[in-house]
Amino acid sequence: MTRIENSHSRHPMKSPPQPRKTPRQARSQQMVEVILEATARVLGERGYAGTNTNVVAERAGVSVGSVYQYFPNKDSLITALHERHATQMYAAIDEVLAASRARSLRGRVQAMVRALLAAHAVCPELHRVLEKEFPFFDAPREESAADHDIFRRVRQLLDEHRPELTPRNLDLATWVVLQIMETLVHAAVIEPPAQFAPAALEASIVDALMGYLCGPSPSGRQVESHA
Amino acid sequence: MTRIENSHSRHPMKSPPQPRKTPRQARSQQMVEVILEATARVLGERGYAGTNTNVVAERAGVSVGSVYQYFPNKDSLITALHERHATQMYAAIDEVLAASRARSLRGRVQAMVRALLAAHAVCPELHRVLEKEFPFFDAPREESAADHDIFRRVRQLLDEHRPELTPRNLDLATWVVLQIMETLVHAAVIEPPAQFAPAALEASIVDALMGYLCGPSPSGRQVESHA
Amino acid sequence: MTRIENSHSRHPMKSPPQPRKTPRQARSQQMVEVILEATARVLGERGYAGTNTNVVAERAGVSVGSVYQYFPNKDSLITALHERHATQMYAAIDEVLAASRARSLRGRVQAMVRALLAAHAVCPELHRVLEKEFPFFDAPREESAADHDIFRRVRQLLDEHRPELTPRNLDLATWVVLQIMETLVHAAVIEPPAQFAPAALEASIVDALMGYLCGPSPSGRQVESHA
Amino acid sequence: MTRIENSHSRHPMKSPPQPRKTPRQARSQQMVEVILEATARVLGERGYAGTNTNVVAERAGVSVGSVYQYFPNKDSLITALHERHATQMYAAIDEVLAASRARSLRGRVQAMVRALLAAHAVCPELHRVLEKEFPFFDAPREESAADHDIFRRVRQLLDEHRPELTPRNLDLATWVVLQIMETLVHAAVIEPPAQFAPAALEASIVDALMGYLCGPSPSGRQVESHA
DNA sequence: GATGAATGAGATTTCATTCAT
DNA sequence: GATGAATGAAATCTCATTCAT
Repeated sequence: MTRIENSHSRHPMKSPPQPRKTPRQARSQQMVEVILEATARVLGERGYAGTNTNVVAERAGVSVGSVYQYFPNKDSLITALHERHATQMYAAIDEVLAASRARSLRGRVQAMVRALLAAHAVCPELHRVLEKEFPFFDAPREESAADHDIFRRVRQLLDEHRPELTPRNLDLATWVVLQIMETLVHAAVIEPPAQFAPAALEASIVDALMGYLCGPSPSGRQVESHA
Repeated sequence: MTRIENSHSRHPMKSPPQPRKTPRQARSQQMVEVILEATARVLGERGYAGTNTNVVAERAGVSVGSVYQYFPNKDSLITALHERHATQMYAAIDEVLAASRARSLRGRVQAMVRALLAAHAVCPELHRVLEKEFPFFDAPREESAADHDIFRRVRQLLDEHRPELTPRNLDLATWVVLQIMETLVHAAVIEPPAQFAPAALEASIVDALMGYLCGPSPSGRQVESHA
Repeated sequence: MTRIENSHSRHPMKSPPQPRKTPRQARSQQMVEVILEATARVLGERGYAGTNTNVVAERAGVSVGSVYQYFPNKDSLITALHERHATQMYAAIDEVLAASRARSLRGRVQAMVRALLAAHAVCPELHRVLEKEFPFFDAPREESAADHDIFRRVRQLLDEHRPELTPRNLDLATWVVLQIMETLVHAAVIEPPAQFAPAALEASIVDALMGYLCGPSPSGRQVESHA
Repeated sequence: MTRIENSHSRHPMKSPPQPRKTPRQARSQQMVEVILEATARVLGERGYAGTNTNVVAERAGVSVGSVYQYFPNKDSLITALHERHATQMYAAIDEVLAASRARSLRGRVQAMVRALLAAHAVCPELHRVLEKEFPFFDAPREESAADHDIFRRVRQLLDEHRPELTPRNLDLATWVVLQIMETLVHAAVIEPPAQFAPAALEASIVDALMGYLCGPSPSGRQVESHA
């Protein structure tokens, strides 16, 4: 996890059972963190096109060489950032859902939306870039571990409330829920139409999700459509 | 003089004594069209990072100079493409909504979703890039005329069906509807989870929209929530 | 003179003895004038590096093609401008020297300096570029007819006052006088050290010229130097 | 860190335990020097218009990137070259004036002129371009530190010989002297009218300067003239 | 003759990546 | 491991010139 792609880590057997945190590991970890933080800032401020490894290194107070010590190339920086973000979001979602096990579906959905809004409010610029300009270039796509975790966790939530739900296909429903939640949260934070109050936006997101999950069922269930 | 604007000139030289005028206009118009078409193809095949003015020019069978005769810089190509896309989508939405005036809200929403899915199915690669990698850098954001047209048109649809709707704030509702529709249509076309049938995806999109628009919505009114 | 390098002028025998000024010739002449005027303005405002034929054409309210109708290439524009300037300066010098035939050498020199200062005061920016950035690139140099005229005229002035002069070699003296006069006039007009009054600058130029022409003679005459 | 400044590092690694420091500095310094030298050669051979960063880099045996590592853009190369030239001229002037303190004004002026002629004789082509084609575009003008040094040094010379001088305003006189000396030296080296012997040219320059400085000057005082 | 759209060689500049120290 | 100077392929953009209308 410290090194992103190709790892060279070889401990020069000094002290046998390192006391606190293995100095080397720790420094590496910290370096990665610093670089990622700088990437986030630069990306947030200048967009993908305006981001380059030299600037990132400078911002991180580190040499370009060091960036390449931990990241094989420029795109891996962004991939790592995305992964980190997804991991954080997963943590937030998991925590909130675990803590609200006793509440209603609406209550839990709302808690989740609120947590995500809060998490994204920190540096909206970055998330805008991260979500909208995520490099499709050559990236294998869709193999983010954290993304899968999120999927599983939300899918589990739906499972726990299956009786209340209109949609029958829970995989599909999870996918729809995640798409809606993600867009609306980002849109609410990033391009918040000035005239809408934050609370109104949050409520709308919850309404949209609940409307889909528990709405009337004229079609949705049967896979066939009626043109 | 014909820079960047794109109007679909259709003067199939019927009447012989044509008012002698458009020859210049037409040439320019056509050049813009050719360049934009090439940009679309290249963008679809190589992504934003892989697209450059030389390739676009080559693809268009035109010299780089000509590209710069009509577009001040690389980004303006993409902006123009985005605008063209929005214009086309507006046309599609407007047509379908006008033609379905007699139908139910669900029927009209479904028609709209179907039209958009069809329009995006043409070259999904391009739309993937266009919607996801759209470069914001420093763009003024949100000043697309066609985007506003779309907003107005959908807002009008909601107006026409106001009695059936749960949301009270129609501006907010229009915004939510557009966000949901856009993401789901794109996601359905671009990263269609293999296991879901197209018809099921379409139905889900309609369900999501209708769920939001006509759902029970116990929160919709009161802006405050019960955390 | 109408066309700078390669002339195509062929009168399509319409009216035999054209009444006033031969319309064609006149139009050409005027075109050349307009283009040269535009070149002067652009050159003055943007310097040599910032000047290009397209801008010149636009400024002249003429098409690029027309520029190339009268000037074989970009540099010829500047050469022509230089020649025009030299011609004007020759005219000014000649007039003033002819009119002051009765006066003292100092009087005539002063009249000449004053005339040149006045002529250059019109658009100093242009002259700065014209004199300082004159394209040496490939220009044959030193074959300006007007420059030779000026040389001859000043040489004649010195001839007329030979008895009063310290320098023996009048060709050399003419060369020195022209160099000094040119630099100081330009410097006075272009980079006038704010603290010096125009009149003081004029006086200094005259003093410098007269000092050289009528100064003491410890060396100047004998070509050998005493290191 | 070593960008553009040029100081003539002469640490011929004598002492072994060198304070370990300059290695980097020295490399940079040397690179700047190499690039500037190449620029000078190219400029001298091909003129401003014919000079481009690729050629400069190639000539310097360095990559274009390296040129841009030390110079922000093409023009800065020329500006730096100009500055270097001015610095060298200042050094030459200062040395000669210091060494001739005991001599007469004429002797010192002559020494100065001779030194400048010698300095410019090295590569006249370069100086031609440097002085005549120096790009002003938008340059702040007149802010060369070395130019100011030269002014001060010559002004001091005049101060030291004040009693012998005709001009009263020594700032103005310094300005005039520098203008005359500069033009004539350049002209003598660059466009030396074939018929004039170098010695005659040198003598004429000295005569011109001395004529101005010690001439009779019936006007010098009264600013108003008698047109 | 006049026009100006089109051309494309070439100039400027950037930036991911390497590698000697 | 860390550094950052050096690299140079490649991208963006300019502009003198041509030529069909």
